[in-house]
Amino acid sequence: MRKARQVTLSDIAQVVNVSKVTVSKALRGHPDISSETVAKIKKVAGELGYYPNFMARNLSSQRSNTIGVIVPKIAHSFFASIIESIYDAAFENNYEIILTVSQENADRELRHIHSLLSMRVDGLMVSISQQTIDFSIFKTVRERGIPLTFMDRVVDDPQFNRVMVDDYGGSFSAIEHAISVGYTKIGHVAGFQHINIGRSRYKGFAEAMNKHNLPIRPEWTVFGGFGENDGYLGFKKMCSSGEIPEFVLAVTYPVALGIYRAATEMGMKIPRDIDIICFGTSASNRFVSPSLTYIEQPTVEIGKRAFEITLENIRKGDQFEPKQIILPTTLVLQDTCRKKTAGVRENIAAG
Amino acid sequence: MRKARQVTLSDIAQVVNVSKVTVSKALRGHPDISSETVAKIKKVAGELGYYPNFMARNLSSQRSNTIGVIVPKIAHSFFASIIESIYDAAFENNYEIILTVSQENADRELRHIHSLLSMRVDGLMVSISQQTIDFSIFKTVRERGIPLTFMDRVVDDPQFNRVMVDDYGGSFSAIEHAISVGYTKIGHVAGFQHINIGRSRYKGFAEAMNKHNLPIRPEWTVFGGFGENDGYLGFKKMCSSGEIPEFVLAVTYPVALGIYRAATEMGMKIPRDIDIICFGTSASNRFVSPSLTYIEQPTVEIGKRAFEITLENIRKGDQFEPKQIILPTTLVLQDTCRKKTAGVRENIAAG
DNA sequence: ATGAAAGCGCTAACAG
DNA sequence: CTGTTAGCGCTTTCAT
Repeated sequence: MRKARQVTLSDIAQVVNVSKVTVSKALRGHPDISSETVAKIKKVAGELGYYPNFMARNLSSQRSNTIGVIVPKIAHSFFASIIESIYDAAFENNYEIILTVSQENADRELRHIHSLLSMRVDGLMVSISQQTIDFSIFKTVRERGIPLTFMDRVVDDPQFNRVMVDDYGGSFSAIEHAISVGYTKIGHVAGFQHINIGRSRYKGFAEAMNKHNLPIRPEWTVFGGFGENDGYLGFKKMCSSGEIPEFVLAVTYPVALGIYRAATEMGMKIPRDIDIICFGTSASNRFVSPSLTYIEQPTVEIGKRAFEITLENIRKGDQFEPKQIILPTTLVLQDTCRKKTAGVRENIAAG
Repeated sequence: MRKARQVTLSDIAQVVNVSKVTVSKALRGHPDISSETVAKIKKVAGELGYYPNFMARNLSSQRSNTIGVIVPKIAHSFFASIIESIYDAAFENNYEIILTVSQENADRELRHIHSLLSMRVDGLMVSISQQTIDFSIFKTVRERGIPLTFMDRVVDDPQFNRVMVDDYGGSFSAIEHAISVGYTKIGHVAGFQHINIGRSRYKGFAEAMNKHNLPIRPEWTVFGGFGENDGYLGFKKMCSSGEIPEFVLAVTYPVALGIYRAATEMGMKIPRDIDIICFGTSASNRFVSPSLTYIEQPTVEIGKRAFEITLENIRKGDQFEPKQIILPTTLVLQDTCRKKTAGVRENIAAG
């Protein structure tokens, strides 16, 4: 099976006996060409199995009709769902998406940015890795005039387009809910503080605690990454301090699963010994036992809005003003944190 | 922020006062150029913020160093995991991946193939959608000499590269396990029979049943898609027949979750009223109650092997002989299907 | 309505 | 070691 030479515009032109310019125009629906000619050309193009060469087309037209996307992970329903939503939006708008995955690794993220710039994508949509500390590349991207939209995990600078969720409010209401249920010994398996979601979620937690005059105990506040293992390690560390809280807020769904694993390993029952709420969910949460009460993040909306903003930015170019969007979150009650259970026995013993 | 003109080879050439060819060679590490010149050029390139233009490079070199990937879904841990594995392999080999998602839709799949061919990808890796019936485009791709590797969901033709798992064996041993545990009333929420995985899994089920002289009851064998809702509908349909089986084999993990949902809705308890095994799993399975005993598919291996084969095919071109790989599956025992529970009470009543 | 000329940014082949 | 010449396949003026 020898790699056949590509069919080009000229091949078609030769057969139809017109110039390649005519063919190019005809195939793109340019109004110049007579419908007869167009029909003839299309017919031949079909017979020959012609595919326009994306590279050549973009090189000469100086645009790619392509948007580059960088996410930290995909085997995680939060991102998977955002990505599906981006693909849907792109498909409708006849845009191509080039998806890259940083695997929470800053080097890899940087390398992907370089590739995408090389490909001359028309725009970039990114959710930064949990390791990313140096944001200078993003400034460079902006200086080059390439539209850039951050999603969820953003760079702290309103000059960029950003689509976020109300992390602060989500945390705050989750903690208030836990308090309303009767908990006072409250901890937080938190995210890195150099990432906005880690920061805002912590802040919501802290301010809700303050408002209700509850102490924020350092042993009950552990900081780390956003994956399952981080939750596992974080909760173990928290427990190693001796006394454990009655309730923890988990910074992500995978972190909550890690806490489940750690708790199970230590012979603790949820919510009997430790109760939980987390950010985000997954398709199987309803069958998880106990299913997690969670702060819902509008993933489809994030992807859709981020795409729209990026597209608008591409189209308007210089005229475009950076946009900030903060989408609301909702607390979805499931099995955990329905009423105070953890710590109840101790209190009885004590009282 | 005006879109700055790109920095090109010529710009660098002008500054360093050499020809653009020299610059091109220097930047690609071609041995021709003196190390002094190389150093000078690299320095200037850095200062100017030069990025090679992928389009131009590929257009002139006639290769893209890019592999196109098409999967039916990504918000599903089976595919998400395969994809991560492909990205890892590609990253190591300095290849770019262009990922597209068909959303189980054949039209969309076809359109993606066209885009990918337009982009002149060096190779293609695909897992077909559950709707795909017309395989002619894949033959076209082959005829054009573009390396193509199917993953998991394949076209029934050994002329293509294919990386599959032992679906037949997986089903067979799952059914034998269920029988060994004591079940005789066995059903299958099966996949479409025009897709290889649906077929092979059904076949393994059927032959295991035959071997043990158990009847395959049509009411207990429902066919459909591979998503959660398909499981939900399939199981409801199965139950509408009146008598229900003691045990079902679910064709995928999402289908099993759909069965959980349907069962819960109908007031049935798992495994007390209906016991289950399924193909595949997810990160949260260990916390699902009861956690599903499942047939493990080596997703990382699928992605890795498929990438390697595609790469080898690209490199060898004509010399390459199509490869078939069937990876083994393992039955992983969890909470479901440990001992006969479903149907037990009836038997007691009857006996 | 059609086409000739020029060029997108780069690499390959060959010459000096 | 360095540079010249050509051309990848397409689109974009600008003539005709």
